[in-house]
Amino acid sequence: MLPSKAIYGLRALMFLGERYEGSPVLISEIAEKEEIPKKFLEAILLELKNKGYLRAKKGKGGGYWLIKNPKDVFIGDIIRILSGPLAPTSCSSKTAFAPCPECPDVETCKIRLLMEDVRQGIAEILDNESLQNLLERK
Amino acid sequence: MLPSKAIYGLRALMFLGERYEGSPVLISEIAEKEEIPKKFLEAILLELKNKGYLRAKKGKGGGYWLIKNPKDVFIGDIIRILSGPLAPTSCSSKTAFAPCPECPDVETCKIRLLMEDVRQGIAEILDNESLQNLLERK
DNA sequence: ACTAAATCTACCATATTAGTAGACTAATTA
DNA sequence: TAATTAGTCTACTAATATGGTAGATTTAGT
Repeated sequence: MLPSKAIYGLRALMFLGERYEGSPVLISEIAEKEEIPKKFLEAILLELKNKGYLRAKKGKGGGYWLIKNPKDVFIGDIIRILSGPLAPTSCSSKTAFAPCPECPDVETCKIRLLMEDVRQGIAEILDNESLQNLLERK
Repeated sequence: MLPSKAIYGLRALMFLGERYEGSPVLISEIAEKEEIPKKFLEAILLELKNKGYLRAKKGKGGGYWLIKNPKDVFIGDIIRILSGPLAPTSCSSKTAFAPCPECPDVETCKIRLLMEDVRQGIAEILDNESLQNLLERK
């Protein structure tokens, strides 16, 4: 299951995406409008800033804003940042491969082959969904 | 990430699948050959028995065996039993729908629409993969 | 200097995961 | 019927992840 952190992060990004190229938005405004615990949101936005998606300004008139075009922000990448690899097992991850501790032999593991199919299915959807696509869904 | 429990369970089922229609297999044999903690495996096999996939016999000559044809055992169902719904969020689950606590309004939530696509992608793979298919992979 | 707003450091409670220990029950066989 | 075998049940436990909170600090604008 996707953790709250990722869901909150996506909601916040959507909020900022709708104000793309507008003025800075307060954490507290996003927190209120999206019903996200403010302190938790702080940490999430900071992480997305450190990964290069947002910028922030302190003091009066400050706040957060999106610095990438919503067309160029992919949901798969956001979820990897906020929740880790998309793959269902570490042995089936492309971006963070590691042999699963549960399997005596990674090479011959058939579960891995199946999970690689699943990972590909997930990635195909999430890596092709831009923030813009998401905002335009209905 | 898929919990160890589900991975162990799948490995054990594969082991029993290869001996389909043979004599009962000891928990301790599966535990040794598949390198699964025995006590943990006990609980997993019991669960699969209670769901109708396995039968067990106590005493000498006892053990566990698969009672469904491997063609009729679907990995999606096994994972649902051992690890819960396949969907990435509760709001996108078909088998266990519940509104996510993170979203003010499920109806209009665009994240849900995306996650429903993901859930469908996952389910399409796992619900069409039988234990037999899995055993025949290479 | 004052105030607004992000940032940093350090916690904390709860739930989940991944087990373990040990008594108990049921079936077989000598 | 007694001993043995093997699954079942109840009750813990340790470690980790999740979902936060509190409060001091830094930076920027007026």
